[in-house]
Amino acid sequence: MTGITEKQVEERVKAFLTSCRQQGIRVTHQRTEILRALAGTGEHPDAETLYRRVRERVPAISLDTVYRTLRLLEENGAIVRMSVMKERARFDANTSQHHHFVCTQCGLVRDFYDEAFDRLKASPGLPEAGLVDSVYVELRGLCRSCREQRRKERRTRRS
Amino acid sequence: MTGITEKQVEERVKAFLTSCRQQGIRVTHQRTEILRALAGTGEHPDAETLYRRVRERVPAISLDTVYRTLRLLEENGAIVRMSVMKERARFDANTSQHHHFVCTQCGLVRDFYDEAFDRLKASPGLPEAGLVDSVYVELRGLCRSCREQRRKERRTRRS
DNA sequence: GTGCCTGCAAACCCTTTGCACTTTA
DNA sequence: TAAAGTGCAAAGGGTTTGCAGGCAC
Repeated sequence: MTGITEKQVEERVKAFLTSCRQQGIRVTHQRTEILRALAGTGEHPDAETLYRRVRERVPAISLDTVYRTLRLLEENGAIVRMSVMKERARFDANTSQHHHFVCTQCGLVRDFYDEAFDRLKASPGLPEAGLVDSVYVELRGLCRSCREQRRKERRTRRS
Repeated sequence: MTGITEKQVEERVKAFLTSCRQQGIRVTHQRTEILRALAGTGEHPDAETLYRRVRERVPAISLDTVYRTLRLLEENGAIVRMSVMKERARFDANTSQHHHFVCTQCGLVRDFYDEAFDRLKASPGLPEAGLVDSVYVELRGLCRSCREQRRKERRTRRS
């Protein structure tokens, strides 16, 4: 159902363990099992769900270890967090169909309209998971001022 | 800068007030000002930011009224919340470029790949807000099981 | 005047943190 | 064995809620 084979899971786990050892991060039973649980599912679980699942294999694990490990894995690039907007809720009075440019540095959000994007209803890569009602496109990058700032920093560091 | 005129703001405010009265929801100073503050900006603020801004006009307003009003406005369709994923953080061990189908009912998320989507770097509708690094497409709709359930409900209600 | 709405404060939930103990390397 | 990682419990930060008084209708 998820399309992930046992072998792929083990590959991901092994890759992470290798990258840990390279960075001097210790490999623990807990970390291995948390990654294994996440790599083995396609359902994008939250910390609590993972916790319950990992506890079957590591009964003494605590929820905060799951949180800590998820952060570690994220910082290591071994996993990704869904939605760039990890902060508090943000609101938009523009209720018409539109898309966003999001600055990954400062969180700036800019609305834009694009009828071609609106029409992207179907995708050959999408298995028939359900009926698509709407399309939301998020273009991610650096806004002008963050780009400018980064340029300055590079210049400073170089000198 | 935001491209929203004073007139458009007042139109949105008026439309909301009308819809409130139609539904028997009371129009208060606080609600009007919160909507006006949100409708007048393109920066997708959070509750706290709106609170600070509205307090300039309504000094005695409280933060919880802002939260309550935002929920009311959202339920009324007068505003939208950024990111469908309003719940807790969810993680994905799939770090390669991919997109999501998201069920707006149950929150199911299904990965899919689409190289055409990956390449949607530019949009004629996007003002030069910044440089785009990556594209994320979210197809929103009802997953199969939610669609099935809704069909059943309709059948029941009709009989 | 009636009932919804507000402000206040306390509760709530998810997530993070401080500390002493355990484990990895 | 030294340092990093864990479990526990308590704190944090954003958001929600119960209640008494206030305001729209």
